[in-house]
Amino acid sequence: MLDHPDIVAVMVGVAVEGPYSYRVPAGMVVERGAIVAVPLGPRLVLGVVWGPPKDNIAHNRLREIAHAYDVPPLSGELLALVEWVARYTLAAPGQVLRGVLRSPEALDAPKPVIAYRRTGHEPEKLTPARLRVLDCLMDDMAWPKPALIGASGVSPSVIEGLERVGALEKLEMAPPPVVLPPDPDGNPSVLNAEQQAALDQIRALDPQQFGVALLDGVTGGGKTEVFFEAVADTLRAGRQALILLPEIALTNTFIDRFTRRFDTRPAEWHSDMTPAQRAKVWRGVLDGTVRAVVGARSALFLPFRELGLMVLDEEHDGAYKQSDGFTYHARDMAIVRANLARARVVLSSATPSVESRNNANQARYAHVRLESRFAAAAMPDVTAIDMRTDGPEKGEWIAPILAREVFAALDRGEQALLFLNRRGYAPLTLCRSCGHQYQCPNCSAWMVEHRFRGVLMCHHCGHEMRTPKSCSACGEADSLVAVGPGIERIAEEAAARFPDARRVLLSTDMGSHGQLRERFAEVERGEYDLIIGTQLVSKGHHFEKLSVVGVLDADLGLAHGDPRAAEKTFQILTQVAGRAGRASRHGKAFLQTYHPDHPVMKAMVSGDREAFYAQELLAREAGGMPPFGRLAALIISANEQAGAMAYARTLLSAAPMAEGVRLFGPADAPVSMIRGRHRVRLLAQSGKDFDLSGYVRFWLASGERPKGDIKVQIDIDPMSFM
DNA sequence: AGCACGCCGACT
DNA sequence: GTCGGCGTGCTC
Repeated sequence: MLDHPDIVAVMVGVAVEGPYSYRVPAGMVVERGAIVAVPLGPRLVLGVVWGPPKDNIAHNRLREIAHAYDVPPLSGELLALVEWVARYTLAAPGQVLRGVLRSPEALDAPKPVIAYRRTGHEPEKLTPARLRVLDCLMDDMAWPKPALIGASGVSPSVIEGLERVGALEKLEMAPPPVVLPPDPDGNPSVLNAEQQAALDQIRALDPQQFGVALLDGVTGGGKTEVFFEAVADTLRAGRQALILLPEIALTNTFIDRFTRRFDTRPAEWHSDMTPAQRAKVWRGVLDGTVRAVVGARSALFLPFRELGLMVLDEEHDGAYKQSDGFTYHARDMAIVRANLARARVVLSSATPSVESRNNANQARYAHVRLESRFAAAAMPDVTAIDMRTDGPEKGEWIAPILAREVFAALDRGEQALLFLNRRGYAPLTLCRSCGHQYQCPNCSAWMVEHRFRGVLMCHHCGHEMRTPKSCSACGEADSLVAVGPGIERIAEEAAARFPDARRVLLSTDMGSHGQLRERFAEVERGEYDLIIGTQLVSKGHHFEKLSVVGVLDADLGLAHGDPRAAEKTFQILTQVAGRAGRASRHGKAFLQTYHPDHPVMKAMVSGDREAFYAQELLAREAGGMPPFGRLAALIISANEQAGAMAYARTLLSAAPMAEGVRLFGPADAPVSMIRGRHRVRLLAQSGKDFDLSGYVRFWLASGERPKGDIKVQIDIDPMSFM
């Protein structure tokens, strides 16, 4: 009876609060983790057998499991992860499970490959096309149909004709694995002494136990080579490895490096894969034929059964915290998964998050440092340009000091980069005549001019309008002025100042994924002298000839009253400055700032990152901010501001008393309206050892449920206060 | 997530 | 008098 229970709990891939009970039909055997199809209301849904039934539902309401798929069961570790993530993020476990069952196609038997072989029978009619096909098959080997068509240059009907007359025999072959197993001994890099020491430190973690290493080393210090060897160790030990990257860093360059090291391409997992590719990788991960995956955030939920190592490259990157139906931080959840799977984690970054640095300081993580730059290049010299005294002429954005340095670099035949983390031409457009300012009708945000495309655009909801010729408020012609710079305006100024330089503008809205990829390849080949770009250029690219970097507005991002503003600014400035002087060149970086005395700027100029982390940790501790405290944001949205505010007040008054919890708000969220929805924010803050998720769950359950158009969105560990 | 049920405005 | 708008709630 225990071995073959006739009723089991099944978690369905639907946003319900817990598993439902189903009858196991006679003759079906299912175990915990088995993937099944069950009837739910009028339709069939995917689900996973969770264990013995939890509730005691009336026998006559039970329905039968419709189908058990012929695939290995999900690991207990993955089921536990689903429950943990659901608990922590306040998502329904069924919704988190949906993130696991991402590829329903993967559950069906893989399609066999149709192949053909000669039978020996010669056809009576031998046309030239038939002859070409038979020539290909002279060796009596079976050829897959597409390969045969390609090699002989005939249409499928010729092959089918040959089959009909008995000259060819059709075979169904098992499909080839989606990727070949990576070879841990393929082409190991020769590690320098420091890299070897770093690897030894990672190897000192017990591979059979949970453990985290923070691989903390400057850009270009050779972190990738080190964690590749940790991946190789994992593969040799017969366990699977996952390398997570921020989506934008998932470039061909990285895939190529993996391919070179392991003699075969890695399995990939990211948003622009076809369902068929997805299915092959998902299935391979589950049945163990795929041993290593390089993927974006959501790869965290792939059905590994033998996970031994996770690497998070650029672990500080904000892109790891996003919503895929529910909001989670992939770095934090990776650590949870590793703990459940008794696996190791390598967090890699040149600018670790304050959280990870704190964990390393507290010896919860092994702190593995790579101080010197690979190939003897040093971190660039960083200079702050005080915009109050050394700023550019009115109407210009490039300070004279920076312009001189760019000229000098171009003269030496090197590359220069002008960086501004703001898309478009100008962030604000107003009428000189009546003062009208163009604002998005749906959001509390200015319309940003994109001169290249001839539109004004809202960066929050995507609302667009043609850039008007005359003011839409007072009708005055040619009265609109652009206020402030966006990257397109910098490109315009650069064209005027450096007319002979081969220039390229890199911004997400300047082309498709593929076009941008091509631009980056051209830059790497040295086809441009002057690169003008947004955040896009700060990640994962190696520009060998780049020696001068200018950050046009280093203060951007400091203003928002965001608890992570200083950290984020420090990280992006370090990443951008680190683009300079990667090979043997000595690089220079210039920060245009109105606050040269700000701790972030001082840390950048002195190159003393330790001072920055020390100071930031002190400030966080003083404010009870993460990692010394916990935060949860409740964003209440409604069509009317008053409705959102009224509900927020009701909710606040229903908040249970708890020692050590402080509540703030309600207040308008920093972007108080997005897509026509007004947003109000409540904030809960607690000590770090308090179950804040549990508190918020209890709070919401005891409060009045939101009615009508009111929505409550929970963000545990918010990364920004948007 | 779907899909049905149910209670208020413009039509043959 | 009905068709249908999508708000609310349920699915073992």
